[in-house]
Amino acid sequence: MKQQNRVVFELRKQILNGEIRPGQRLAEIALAEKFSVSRTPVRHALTILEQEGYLTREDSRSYLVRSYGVGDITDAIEVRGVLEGLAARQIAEHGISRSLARELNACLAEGDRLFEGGAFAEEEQARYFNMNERFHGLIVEGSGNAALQDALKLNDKIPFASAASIAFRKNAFDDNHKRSLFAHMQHHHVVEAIEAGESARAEALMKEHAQVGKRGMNLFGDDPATAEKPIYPGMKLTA
Amino acid sequence: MKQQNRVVFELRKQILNGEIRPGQRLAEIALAEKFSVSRTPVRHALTILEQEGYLTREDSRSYLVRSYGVGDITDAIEVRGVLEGLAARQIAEHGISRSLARELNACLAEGDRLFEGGAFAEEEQARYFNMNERFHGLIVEGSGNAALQDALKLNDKIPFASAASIAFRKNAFDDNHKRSLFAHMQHHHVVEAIEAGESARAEALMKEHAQVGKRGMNLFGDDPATAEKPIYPGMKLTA
DNA sequence: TACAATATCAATGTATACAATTAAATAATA
DNA sequence: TATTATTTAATTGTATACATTGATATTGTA
Repeated sequence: MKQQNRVVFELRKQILNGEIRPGQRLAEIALAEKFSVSRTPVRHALTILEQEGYLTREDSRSYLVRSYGVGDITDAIEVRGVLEGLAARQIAEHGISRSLARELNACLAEGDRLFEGGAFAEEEQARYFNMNERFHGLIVEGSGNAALQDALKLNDKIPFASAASIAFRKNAFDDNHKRSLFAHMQHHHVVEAIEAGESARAEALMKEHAQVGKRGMNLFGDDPATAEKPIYPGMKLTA
Repeated sequence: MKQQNRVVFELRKQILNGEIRPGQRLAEIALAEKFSVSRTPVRHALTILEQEGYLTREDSRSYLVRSYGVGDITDAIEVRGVLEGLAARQIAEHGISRSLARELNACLAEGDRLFEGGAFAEEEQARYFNMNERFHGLIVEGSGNAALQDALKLNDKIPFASAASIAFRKNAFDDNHKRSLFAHMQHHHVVEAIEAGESARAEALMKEHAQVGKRGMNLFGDDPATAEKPIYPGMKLTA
């Protein structure tokens, strides 16, 4: 793999892990030594991560790791909601294609099969995870709205806000199954509305569907102190 | 100014102007010679413009200028609509601050004064343009939603989709005045809803407000053939 | 001591040489 | 002639030297 891509991935990972802390200053030379590359691929990585929103530059000199609070994540989920809602609406408005309908229903059928049994084993979780990602991808791409896709791609860069990272948390084991089932039922209703051409309903349902992401992380914990506590990407959200 | 910034601006301008055509391939060396700089700032500019959505790379080698159709622009306006709608809703939900209320009402008052007279002269158009930009900026920043701001910043990069470029078209002179007045009244209603804490209404009004952007460009022309004709950024939209 | 000017240092910006990769063109064979 | 190998050219990826700029430290003076 090209060095510059490796540095981008590695840096992004370390920021998400919290190995590199929010507010920390990133200097080219130090990073170059750290990754055993020249400054060139490092510079490339820094410009990209700035565009992606991971980094900011105060004084147009030296990059800083941007810090997220809990509010930033719920905000990102709201953004995801309105965007995916728009996607669902536009599909309904333009009329769903036969192939898209087929693929969406395939997702629903696979989910139905998964939920025939009881609680999820490891492998079933993975299957559901993939199906969920495919479902959301189909909606977003199916809208044919490039600006929407760009905006969501950017939003997904924000930790914990993507549909993927929402599907499951490591903890809250059995709760995951109930929540997934509920989310899957929402999928059914969304497709139903889209196929019926009920665009406003499709938008509202899809918008609401994003809210399960908030429940996915324990942001509604009993301790109100955690509500505004700054979090580091990668830090355990469930106490 | 730093070379790399100059190249970014210049390239973006030329793409918008249509001097550089959609689909065209951009090679580093050629651009470096064109702008009389080395490949380094050119590479920097290319990575940024790719992130901004101006360029794509098919084979992970060589950049292509992305082409927009009319549909892409109306889609971007829809995106702007749901995002600014969300911003208005969140301000209403969190409760508007006194300072934000003051600044928004200042915009409204300035608009009121402008519309006391008749049609706009050159200077009044500029004043309205600035006020409109300020108004939208206040809503978006006032939401305090960083993800939303990021998404909109990206969306604004798309030609003709930003609030600024929507305010006026060079042609359709007197029509501009009527449309601006209508838009200004919408501003009033949005602020009214926000101050009343009517979040759902604020969202709906702000979302609808974006639709004036579609009317701003003659996309609803009588000629249906233009509806799907590919356009080049910078090409005259009003026949 | 306090302040200002200068000098030193460190970091980023730029240019360029070299390496690696991919596309193109030519040659060779069936 | 068509198709495959091989070579050539062109383009991007990487490293590094040099230039420039902003920050820090030091020195000189009031």
